[in-house]
Amino acid sequence: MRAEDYAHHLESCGVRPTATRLLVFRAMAESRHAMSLRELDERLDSVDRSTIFRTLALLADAHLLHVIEDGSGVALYEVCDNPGDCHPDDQHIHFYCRRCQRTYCLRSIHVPTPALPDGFRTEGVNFLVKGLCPLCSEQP
Amino acid sequence: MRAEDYAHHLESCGVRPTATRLLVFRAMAESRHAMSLRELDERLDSVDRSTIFRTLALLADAHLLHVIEDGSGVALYEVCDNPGDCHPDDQHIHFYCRRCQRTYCLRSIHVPTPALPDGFRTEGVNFLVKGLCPLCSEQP
DNA sequence: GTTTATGCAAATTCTTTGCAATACT
DNA sequence: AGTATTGCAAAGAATTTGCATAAAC
Repeated sequence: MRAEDYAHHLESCGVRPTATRLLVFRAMAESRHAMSLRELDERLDSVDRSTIFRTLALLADAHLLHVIEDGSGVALYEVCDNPGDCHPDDQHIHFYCRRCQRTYCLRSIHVPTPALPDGFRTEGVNFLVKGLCPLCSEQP
Repeated sequence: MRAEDYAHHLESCGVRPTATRLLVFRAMAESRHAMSLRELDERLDSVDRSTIFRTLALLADAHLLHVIEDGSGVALYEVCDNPGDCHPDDQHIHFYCRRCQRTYCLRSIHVPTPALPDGFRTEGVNFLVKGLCPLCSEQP
């Protein structure tokens, strides 16, 4: 995606594309993995952490990002593949390795959509598998 | 389950059944929903919060409890239906209502077990669905 | 000029640990 | 005695908010 396209992308979801927001969203979009607030803050020297925090909340509300939890207690953020239309089916599973504490995006495995009892309305899903990753399960 | 049975239950998983641990486990077992550390602490006046914290970690390690995350940032604990043998298939889905911020245990819906790429070893799963619960989706 | 965003600093909340005292074997 | 457990207090880490300044419209 080209630089100016990011601006249109945000606008199409009702978010004003300020310079700061474009920086944040671009960093997210160009990252190949889900990022925490801390990680994003370390990468973006020019933006304050609280601003990044508020920006992430805003982008998540606008369905441009979704939030995942890897079991370590910190929230991770990731750009939606289908922004504004974030079906459970479009989301993939995440794997958290308890040894190296890395979170893997298993993009090839989609989250199944369970049928819920009457009255429950699904807006998002978070499917996390925990265990040992290939690298760590080799080691003793 | 009768009182003395709790003791045997802990022992069978290699946990010494102290008075404190029985109090904690019993409170968990008798609760109909998953509880946070804070909630447990408020209910158990006689036990210090740090002790509860360590006890929960111990019980979780012994596969007597499992930890779930509801997206609110705090960990919830819940007794395993099949202690010591907590297969993904045995676990159910949780539903977090963004309006009333309650976490529902949907015990009737089991977590599907996805086939992971080679090398990944599954030890646990956490499948959370977010949205609006029946009570909150009625209100405007 | 009014509204919206941002930076800075600090408050809040939850988790986690050190250490001394207690209980258990 | 010696190990394991608990309470108290405090440290650590992450999230969240208040408010003044700066930017956008």
